Amino acid sequence: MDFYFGNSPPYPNNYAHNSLNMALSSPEIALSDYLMLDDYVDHQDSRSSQSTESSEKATFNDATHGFSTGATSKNNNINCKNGINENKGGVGPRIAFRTKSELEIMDDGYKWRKYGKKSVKSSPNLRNYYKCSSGGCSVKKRVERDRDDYSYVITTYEGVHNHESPFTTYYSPISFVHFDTTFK
DNA sequence: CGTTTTTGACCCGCGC
DNA sequence: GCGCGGGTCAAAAACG
Repeated sequence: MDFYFGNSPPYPNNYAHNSLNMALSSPEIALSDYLMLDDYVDHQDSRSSQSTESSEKATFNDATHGFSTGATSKNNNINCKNGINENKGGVGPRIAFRTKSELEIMDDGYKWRKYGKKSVKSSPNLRNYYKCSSGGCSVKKRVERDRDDYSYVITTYEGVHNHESPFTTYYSPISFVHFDTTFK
């Protein structure tokens, strides 16, 4: 599990921090894993990103759940196909969390507006689509239950907020943890 | 009464 | 071109 304390996360985002915050503040939620979808390239220049999208490597740290790798890459369900919106301003990084939780709606500090719900082929579970409800911010997230283990919830974030979390923690209740919720 | 959810329709890329 | 899978729109309903 790679969470970063202090203010130098490896990636210019604060998802880990928020999720950690969430996990710490919700006793019934045990954070299990997170992954970085490494097909993301922060330069639009790489045209290859399109052709390699289907081969994105998305693996959980424990590597025990074939969430979307290898054999099933054809219907890789975390791969958002994207041609979608990346063009409009670039989506930014995608990162997925796998969280053991009974609740699928978790407060990560941002306000989200649900804009879609879909059943996906490879899973009996529904996938929910959310968009950040802050004006001008097009960060999206999608939430679905792990098809293998129903007690896990998979949350995928896409993009970078252009604003601070309304829930920004300037002072953490846990003194040694600094949540750096700003970036860029 | 403004905001969010619901839900089917619509759209788009891709493989055949 | 068509169908499928998956993502988004949008109108109406629900919510507070």
